[in-house]
Formats: sequence, C-alpha cells, structure tokens
Amino acid sequence: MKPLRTRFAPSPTGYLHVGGVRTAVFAWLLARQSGGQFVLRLEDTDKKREVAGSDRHVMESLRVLGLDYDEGPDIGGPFAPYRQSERLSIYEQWAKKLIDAGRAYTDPYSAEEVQAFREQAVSQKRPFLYRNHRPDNPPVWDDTKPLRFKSDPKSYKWRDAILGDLSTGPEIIDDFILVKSDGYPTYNFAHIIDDSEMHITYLIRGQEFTASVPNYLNLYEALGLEPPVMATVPHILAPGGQKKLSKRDGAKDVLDYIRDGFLPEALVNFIASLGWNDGTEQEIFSRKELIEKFSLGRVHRSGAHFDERRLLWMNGYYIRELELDDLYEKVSNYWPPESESYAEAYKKQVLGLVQERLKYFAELPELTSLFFVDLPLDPSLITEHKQLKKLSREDLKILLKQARSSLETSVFSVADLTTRLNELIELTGQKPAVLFSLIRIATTQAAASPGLAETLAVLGKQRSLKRLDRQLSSL
RNA sequence: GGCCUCAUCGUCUAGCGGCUAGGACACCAGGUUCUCAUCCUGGCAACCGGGGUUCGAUUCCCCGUGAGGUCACCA
Repeated sequence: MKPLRTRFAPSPTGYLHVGGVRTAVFAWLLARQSGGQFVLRLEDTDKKREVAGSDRHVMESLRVLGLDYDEGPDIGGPFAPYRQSERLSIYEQWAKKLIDAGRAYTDPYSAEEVQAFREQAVSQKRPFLYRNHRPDNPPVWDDTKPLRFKSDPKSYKWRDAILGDLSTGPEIIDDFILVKSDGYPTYNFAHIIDDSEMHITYLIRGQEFTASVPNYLNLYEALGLEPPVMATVPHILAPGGQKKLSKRDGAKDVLDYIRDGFLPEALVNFIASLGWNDGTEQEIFSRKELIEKFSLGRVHRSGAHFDERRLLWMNGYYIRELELDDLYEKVSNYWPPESESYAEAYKKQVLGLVQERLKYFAELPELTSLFFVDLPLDPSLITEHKQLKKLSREDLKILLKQARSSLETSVFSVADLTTRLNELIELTGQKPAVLFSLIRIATTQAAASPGLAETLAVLGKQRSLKRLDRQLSSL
C-alpha cells in the first residue's frame, strides 16, 4: 500500500485564519494517524496578489499550532522545490507534452475578446464555455499568449471522501488556461502536476474547488496521471450569515489568537471539532486523541458557523486544566507592567486565584492588576451597590472600623481570615452580602475579584489595612 | 440563469426506520457564607415544507423552498 501523503498548499497572499487552517488541520491529522507525510507547498503563481512575508507568516502559523510538516519550502524534501515559482521548468515540460499530444493550444484572443464572449453568454443566460470559441488554427505557443487545455468533454462520476458520490455531465468541461501569458501556470494546472510529482494521495480542500474537479479529471486523463483521493471540506461560515468566513468578515489571523493567549491545543481542538466529531458526546480531544480518532468519513457535509464564544469556553477549559507551574510559564509575557518588581512566588499565588476565570492570557492584566497596584478609589462601587447604597456613611465607617480592628490582629492566612470574617458577621450582625462586599470593595476597588479571604491573604496584611484606611478616610 | 452541493435547538452537533429527538456552547433560574468565575442542579430551545415508500419516518425516494459553491490569464 502506498504511504498516505497529504498537503497544505496555501498561496502566500496574507495570513491564515480559522477557516484556512482547518484544511491544514484535517490534512495533518490524516497524515499523522496513518504514519504518512504532511507536505507544505506554497502556491505563489499570482505575483500580483502575493503579499511579502506572508510565506514566513504561514509557516510560523503552522509551527505554533503544532502542525508540523515533513516537507516544505524552508526544510526541503525529496520533491523540492516546494514553491511553485521555483518549479516553472517542470510545468513547461508537462505543457510541451500536452502540446505535442495535441491536447493544448495557444489562446489567440486578447483578454478583452474573451471577455466579450463571456458577456455574450451571460446576456443570453447561458454558462460561458471557451471551447465554443476554440480557434481552428491556433498560433504556435510562444510564451506571450495563454496556453489552453484542449478538453475532451464527457460525463464524470467520482467519489469524494467527504461528500460521497458525485457526478456531472459534459457541459461543464471546458478549455481552461494552463499557462498564463506571464509564463506562470494557473492553479488548475500547477496543482495537478505538483500533487502528482509529490505523490500526494489525499487531496483535502475547500468546496470552492468541487465544481472544477471534472475539469481536473479530464486533465489527469490527458496527462496520463492518476488523481489522488479527493476530499471536499465544507466552508466555515461567518458568525452572522451564510457566507464563507473571510478576512472581510474580520476573520482573525490565527497568530492573533496565539498572541491573545489562546492555547494551540485548544485552537486545534476547536477547529477540528468544527464539522467533525467522533460520534460520541466527547467535546475535548487531546492532540493524541484527535490523531487516533479523526476520520474524513465523519466530517460534516454542510458548512459550520464559527462561534468564538465556544472557542472562548474551550480555551478557558484548557487553561483550568493546566498545572499552575505550567500556566505560569505560559503567561510570562502577559503580566501587567506593575507586576515587574514582584517575586515569582507572589505572582504564582495571584495566578492561582485567577486561573479559573482566565479565558485567554491577554485578560491577565485586568484580572490581576489589583494585586500589584492600588486601583483608584471608585465611589460608585458603594453608591451603586444594591445593598451598600442603603447604608449611611456613618454605618459604613463603623463597619469598616470594626473590620479593620479585627483584621489588625490576624495572621492573614486564609484559615485565620475566614475565622475573623465569620466572627465579624456575628459581631456586626450584618449579612455577608453587606459586610464582605464592603471589605472586598475597600481592599480591591474592583467590580469583581477572587474570594475575599483568598484575596486578602495574597494581598497581605500591610496592603490590606492600608486600603481599608484609604477607603475609611474617603467616607 | 446552467451545473454541483447542502438542510436537527440561536451556535457546534448525536441520530444512520420505532428514542419522552441526546450532548456541548450561549442564555435563564437556584445552590456553593460577598462580587466575578469555577463547580453542581434545573430550565428554555430543533428535525425547512409537501408528497410518497412503509405497520411506522428526523432517518429512504421525489418535488418544492432556502442556503452555499462555481461558470477568472485568483487560488
């Protein structure tokens, strides 16, 4: 049996978003589960659309997501080069073969003339077929005009690994362009040559290509090449509508998610789960489990909406599952600047308190700054508190003074603080909702914070009392 | 418009002739001595429509409807 080989073949025209990465994830999973190879090939045949540096960007994206490739532009491999712009002579050889076999010819028309044919067809509400205008005596190909495939219209039936049995009639087979007038091959030509030369056995790509598959099959026949297994992955849809997720909809660069502190494992789990599941109720899959359980046969045939809230939940789940030391290492670049002078042990304590509410690392500053710096007094925390706003200024002062004198003698362990706080409840006769809220607000000046005893214990005695005093003097 | 594809809660999905149509996210309510979060419990919420086939259709078939893709010297 031939080894299973898949590829991811983006054009370097920008960044990779969740939709684009999904085909890479599926191709990678397939290769890894079978012990095959995953190949990265850059389809840089459109020099006008190319974005400088995006080749590095794409490779970096795959690297940080852990989608390691076995062969690629930067690491080479047995079928190098892996950049189409460096393979022009290969396409030229195959083009000559087709010309010699009478299966390719020069397109004598200008772009404007072809466009006129096209508009004529459109105005008659008919699909445009270039082959209806196939020239009788095309000129010899000289690299200044496009080279077209001389198709052999016929019906096709084929099996798609995801969509199942597909078929089309001869009316969609046409003479498409193989080589553009600038000398670069079209995708339609180059990918077929490359997939064949690179021994790709499974071809996973988005549904925008399904309509062209019969034309590809026609070309495979003319070239005498065996097509790989085709697998059509439905699009990931933008949140609101029914359209394919795109950069125009604000689809984020996957590297931006990484920068915001999304875990690669969560991202891959989330992306793989969009349109795929293993038939059980399992939601969280480790990388290893994904590799074991993934199958093209269980990929959905319809598009799936991208819902960032689900990604947020999943990332939070992965964060909560991390060991504290591991999490501490991962968030090292996300601390607020005020934390700089604090010791590792203190920061770890703080991190332990916020771990369960952290959805992504970039939230760390807003969740933890109260532990490093005295936040400005916010009177509205009291005046708009549904319980506290009923109390007079004097009552608040009395409560805070009682709290202060009790905490003054505490050793500020969580256990001791808990005891003191309980004693204060009895002493003051106040409900926790009143007393604890007041102390919490006084010592944090934050709308939300971790549990009171835990927060005070981490803040420490000196800072806690200082903040109580500050609140007191403001009343 | 031609051709191709798709169709279960708001979202991601399970289901492959017989189920009170299950789970997850989100949302709502309650509990966890305070907030936020976590966690637990409960709740809301779906088979696009119409015909068939069948004892019985979410499931199979047909026709609609809706959505998407494609018809580039872009990939």
